[in-house]
Amino acid sequence: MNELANNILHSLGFEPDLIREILTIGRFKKVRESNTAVSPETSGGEVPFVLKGLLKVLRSDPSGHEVFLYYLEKSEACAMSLTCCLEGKKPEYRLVAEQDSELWMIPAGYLDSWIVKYPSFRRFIFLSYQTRFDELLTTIDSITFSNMDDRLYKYLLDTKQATGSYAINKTHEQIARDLDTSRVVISRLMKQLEREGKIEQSRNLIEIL
DNA sequence: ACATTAAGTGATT
DNA sequence: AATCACTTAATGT
Repeated sequence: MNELANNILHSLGFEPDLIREILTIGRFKKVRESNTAVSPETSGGEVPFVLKGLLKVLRSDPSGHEVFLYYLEKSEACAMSLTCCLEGKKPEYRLVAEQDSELWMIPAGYLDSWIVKYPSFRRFIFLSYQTRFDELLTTIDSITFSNMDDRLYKYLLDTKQATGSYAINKTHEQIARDLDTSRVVISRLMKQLEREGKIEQSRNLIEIL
């Protein structure tokens, strides 16, 4: 049995019976930094729950374009997979590890019964949606109104929030991929943010001020 | 010293 | 905002 999973599930206030079920039914999965945990190609059917580390959720469209949606932190479950998996659809997102991470993969088939049986689980699921909803809305806004400068700054702030650090170790190239734009565009906007005194940057490093 | 990778910039669409 | 072409700067071998 997984000690770490056990501790986290307890800290969420889950019922002992529920914890026992989750632990016996789920499986452990380790993901190294920059590797993909879930992609549209994977069979799906499992909801990832983060035990350790930090991952990012990217929306994938059929033509292979990907857009960053939000970060997934410790003791969070992926809201995207909840919607996908409940209807037995293939995942339409990609889950990539930002840092070495550990996951507990839960077969989607059990969620229905747990939501009915366990109030704490029901609350957890609703909360997962709730915490993502506003964030997702602002993300959608910034994408549809295509203000790349706002989008970039939001991305930087999200990253600061998720990592708990003002220093971001990313190249313009990597950021461009997350926002589905070109490196040149990011470089220009970064220069602008620097001139506005919002950030400072050197090679492979961005500091939020 | 040389090659490679990251970032800056003007011009064009 | 995207692309091209080129420059400059930082890093690795």
